[in-house]
Amino acid sequence: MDYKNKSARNDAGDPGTSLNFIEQIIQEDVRAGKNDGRVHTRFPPEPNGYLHIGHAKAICLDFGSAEKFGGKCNLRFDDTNPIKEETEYVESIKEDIHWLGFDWEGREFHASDYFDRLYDFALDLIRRGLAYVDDQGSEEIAAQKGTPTKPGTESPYRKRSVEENMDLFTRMNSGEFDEGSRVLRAKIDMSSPNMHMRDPVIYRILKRAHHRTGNKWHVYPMYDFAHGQCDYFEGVTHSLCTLEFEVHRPLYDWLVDRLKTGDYRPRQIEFNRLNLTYTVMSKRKLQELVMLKLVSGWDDPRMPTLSGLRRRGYTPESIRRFIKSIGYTKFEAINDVALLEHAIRDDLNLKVPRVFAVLNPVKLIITNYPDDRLEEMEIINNPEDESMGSRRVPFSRELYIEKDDFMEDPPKKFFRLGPEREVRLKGGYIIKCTGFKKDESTGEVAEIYCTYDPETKSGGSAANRKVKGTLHWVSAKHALNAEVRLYDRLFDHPDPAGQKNRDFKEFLNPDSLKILASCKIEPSLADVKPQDKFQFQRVGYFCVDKNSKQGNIVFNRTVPLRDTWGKLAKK
RNA sequence: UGCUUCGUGGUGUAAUUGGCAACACGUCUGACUCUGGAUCAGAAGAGUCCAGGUUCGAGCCCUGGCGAAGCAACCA
Repeated sequence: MDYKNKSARNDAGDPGTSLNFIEQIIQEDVRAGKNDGRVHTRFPPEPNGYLHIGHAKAICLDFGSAEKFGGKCNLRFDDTNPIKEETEYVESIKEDIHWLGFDWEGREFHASDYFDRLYDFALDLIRRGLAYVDDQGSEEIAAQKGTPTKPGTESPYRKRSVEENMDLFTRMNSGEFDEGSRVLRAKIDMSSPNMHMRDPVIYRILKRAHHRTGNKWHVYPMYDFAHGQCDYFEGVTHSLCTLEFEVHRPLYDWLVDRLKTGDYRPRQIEFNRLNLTYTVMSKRKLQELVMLKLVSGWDDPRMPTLSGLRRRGYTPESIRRFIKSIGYTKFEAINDVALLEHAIRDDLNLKVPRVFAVLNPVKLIITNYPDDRLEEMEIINNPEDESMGSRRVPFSRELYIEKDDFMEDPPKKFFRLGPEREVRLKGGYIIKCTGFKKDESTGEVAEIYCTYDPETKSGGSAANRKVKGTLHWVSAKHALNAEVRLYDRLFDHPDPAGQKNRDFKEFLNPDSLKILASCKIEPSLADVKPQDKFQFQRVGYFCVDKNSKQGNIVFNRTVPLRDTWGKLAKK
């Protein structure tokens, strides 16, 4: 296409001001004065499930491009199939869009708002000899449709009179006929190379209550017969959708052309869907995970749903930034989750306070520290942001540190605690390990003994002495107990859904969730509330779970910190 | 053996009228550090699916191949 080279420069280094290929098209349309230079988009979810990060990509484009050109974006529920749709989903979808940071300014519509006008348009097509009632079943119609490589054959009902078609279609809607017994078809071209133009079904009989129109209708329009027309009714100028609708576009145009009266005409443009490594995105597959209880629900923190990501601790800013960074093209890409993880680390790094939490505790006893002494160490909340201030953390003779931070026989590159080694306790003293005790039955290290150097207190006279490592800690006497859920990628294959002859569930990561029931966290965390976010110093970013309660605190790991030691240790 | 669309470092995106293929993530060094985080400095990594052609010059234009995806719901 020629628009690629025509307009605004796309500066990869500055995605904030650059225009993707769709926005370039919009810009050209505006400059050419099409549709009076208006820009009006829409986000058209079907209310049959929860929004996922793929929808976020569409939302950012629909609302984002409208905003860029001073236009509007409608929210339109594509509710033409009463079998699959429910009010419950309408509410969750609206919540998720708002959470992401977008607003439709009251322009909430439903395809079902237009059922009367759509029906009238169908009658109009019949009158014009452009639609007919077909009495055949779905199998016969499918057989006559041909295949992508073979043309179809015309239905025996194709030449019905206008009067008969009017009569039949009206009676279809009055409930006289059974579901599946008749459909209304557009009369286009059974030998078209485009399957969608071979007399597509535009209305079917469905004797179901619709979540908004109740039992008013017995016929419901198909997607193809609703979408473009709804765009037209709403004054939408640019109807953005994913690549698989490319072949629908001629039908979209055919219908709009027969509906429109003036120069105004909506235009469909397609972009690539979001794919993420180690993730499945299709609604069907996500639903399967939920139904089979392979995850705890639609908002399981491992799910790519917006509710799942939210519960996991992702911020709307991080998701928007991620989406901005991957761009919109016509290439079916598979994006590295590492980029998503980078986006959330980058965001949280600046925003979130650091705290001490020991996930796998082992007791550390400072043998030369008085048993009855208590100090309060002043600890900076976020070295990236002075305005976040500091807090006091109790320090005493018995502490907990991470099991992983001690090795009986440490290798050279291990910069932490081992016999005779020195480390700094972050915000406290430099300590030296003098011994340890093992649990006789398990053989695991049960207690570690050390001495501290009183001169080395943070900010003190000998505080500048360098040691190799710095450990986080909590005071045993003052620590709170917490449950910490360590989430990892749900799948251990980069493309679980794309393996021929293999079911995606074969690639589930058995270690995608590890629950640590007795973690020790610093006492300042006593009153945390769901959605509170922290960096557990040296460990990762964590978010308070929605079911967390005072006295029964639950954290979800959003993402671990980058860990060069972890990589080294694996080698 | 149809129609539509797409092929640029490992991944994704960019490259103005045809002008030294750039940016981000990831990877690897090093510096700094009271987080093995962050930050900073640097490196490796593609010659743009292939073959021709036009041109002083092609990722971009032309021709021909090859490969991949979507399309045969009364789903959206």
